[in-house]
Amino acid sequence: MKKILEEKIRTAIQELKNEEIFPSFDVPEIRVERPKDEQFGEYTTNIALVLAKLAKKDPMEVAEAISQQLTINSQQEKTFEKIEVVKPGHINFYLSQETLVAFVTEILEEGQKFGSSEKGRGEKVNNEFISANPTGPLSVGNGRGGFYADTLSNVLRKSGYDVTNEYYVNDGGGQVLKLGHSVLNDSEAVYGGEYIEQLTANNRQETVKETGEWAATYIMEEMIKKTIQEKMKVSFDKFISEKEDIVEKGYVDKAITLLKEKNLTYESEGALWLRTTDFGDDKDRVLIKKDGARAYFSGDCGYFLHKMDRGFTILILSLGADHHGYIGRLRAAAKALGFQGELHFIISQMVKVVKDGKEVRMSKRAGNVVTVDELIEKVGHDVARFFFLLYAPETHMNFDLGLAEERSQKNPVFYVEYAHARLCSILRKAEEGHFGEKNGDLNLLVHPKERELIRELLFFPELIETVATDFSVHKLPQYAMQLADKFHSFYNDCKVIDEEHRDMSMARLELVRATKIVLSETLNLMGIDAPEKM
RNA sequence: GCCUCCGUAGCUCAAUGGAUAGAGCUAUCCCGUCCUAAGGGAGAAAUGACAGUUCGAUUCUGCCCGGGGGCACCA
Repeated sequence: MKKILEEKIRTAIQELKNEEIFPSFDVPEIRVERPKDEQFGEYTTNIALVLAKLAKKDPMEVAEAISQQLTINSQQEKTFEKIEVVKPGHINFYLSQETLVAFVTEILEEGQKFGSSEKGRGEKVNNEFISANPTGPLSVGNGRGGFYADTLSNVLRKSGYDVTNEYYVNDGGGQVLKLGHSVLNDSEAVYGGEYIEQLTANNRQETVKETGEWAATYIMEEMIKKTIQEKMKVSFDKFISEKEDIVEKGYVDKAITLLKEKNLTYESEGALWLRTTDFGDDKDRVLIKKDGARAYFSGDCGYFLHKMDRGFTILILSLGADHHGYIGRLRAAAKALGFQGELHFIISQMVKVVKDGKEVRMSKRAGNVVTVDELIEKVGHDVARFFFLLYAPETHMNFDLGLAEERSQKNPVFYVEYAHARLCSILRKAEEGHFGEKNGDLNLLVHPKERELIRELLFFPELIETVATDFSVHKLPQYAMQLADKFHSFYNDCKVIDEEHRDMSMARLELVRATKIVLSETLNLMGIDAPEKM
């Protein structure tokens, strides 16, 4: 709808230009959006304000001209109830009953596919996230990034992208040795905590390296993967091992050779450097250390090559804010290696965990870390997920662990889930009362609350489009709350099942079905349960 | 010191340069013969400070103030 409108406006402006009402200039980007207040209709545009500036005319005059042209152009259709020009120069569109009702029909016909699109055209997306080192349990910070990225993948898939969820296991470097030392509890131990003690107790390896590798495997398989699959309910398509898939398969060597061939490296102080500054990084980076060992960064280069070899044209990387400084070198590496596609970073700011009025420092090294498991055990999967999805990644979250449990009963997720349970309950009742035998007449849906609910439903495809474009996953739970709100309000004012008014009941049941489709799909995308009963 | 993110209601957070800055929690008030009151409705409450750009700034720029996170031949 939004796109159709934008096209209509473009045409109208073009026609006005031809009639020389406007002087000749390039038509700027036309943006149709959802007004902040319902009284302003379903859609609004500020194009007249923008044009007025360029044409040096009164915005209201411009708005009127466009509005009239639009009215003339759409006389034959019944798309709009009215097109209105308001104050500074906003043009507001009010959809007709026919249009709204047509959307409900569309939802009912398309079912769970409503909102899907071919936007991505099957383009291959590699979404890499979490990728925490196999040296300890996942922290709440990993949880935040993980839920967010996982949900993004769901939305991208719905939008026609071919998405691979990937976890990069850093099992090839020095941290495995550090882990070994820690388990052996020698003078070079760095990691601590209960899990390390348990590993120490069960260790049968002898050398540091063997111990480290054994421990890393154990942590990855028994701790991290279980947390991801069972607790977080995130599914990865691939776990890429730095050691086995990148180093041992020769990708690091290949990357270094390629970079050397491109003349992007140099030797200095006994080390091999990559000129990342040529690609916007603030300093050059070491590929091979003076002791001859490859630097961690060279693994990243090999990994990029690996992703490129597999044909991904869109790479998404989720990082915690503590890795913010890596973006420069990663971008540089991708460019240096000749990656031509899109490279996106999602940086989630730290989650500050407060417990008993004091901040809990999140440090894996100290072992004093609030884990995802701990959090999910306390508040439940759905609450944890919803809570993390609700906020934009750049916000510095405050999470009060003490309040989390109390708060869980009042969490907005229950508000949304309850709406779904109510929808199901109505449908169950309808079956008992035999209301489902024929289709309801949607034209009966003229109550303001019905209209508001339909209005909310029709924004869903645009929401998906927006999220798939700018990765603003947090708009999903915001939308879910909004939709639940509209439904609860409708429920309160409009009795659905009413023996006295069977026609009305059947019409409203159609709306209930449509709402259920959209709400459950929204919850699905977020990975949150849509309960039939509560 | 340099880079980066954030300062919005009592609390946790929204708002591609536009209309009266929105929610949830908390506090106050109202709604129970009726499809689940885990609900609905009403009111109260906020853009850190100062300049600048603009017809218009929470949003862009600059400078302060306050807080988080980075600045390794560690991973």
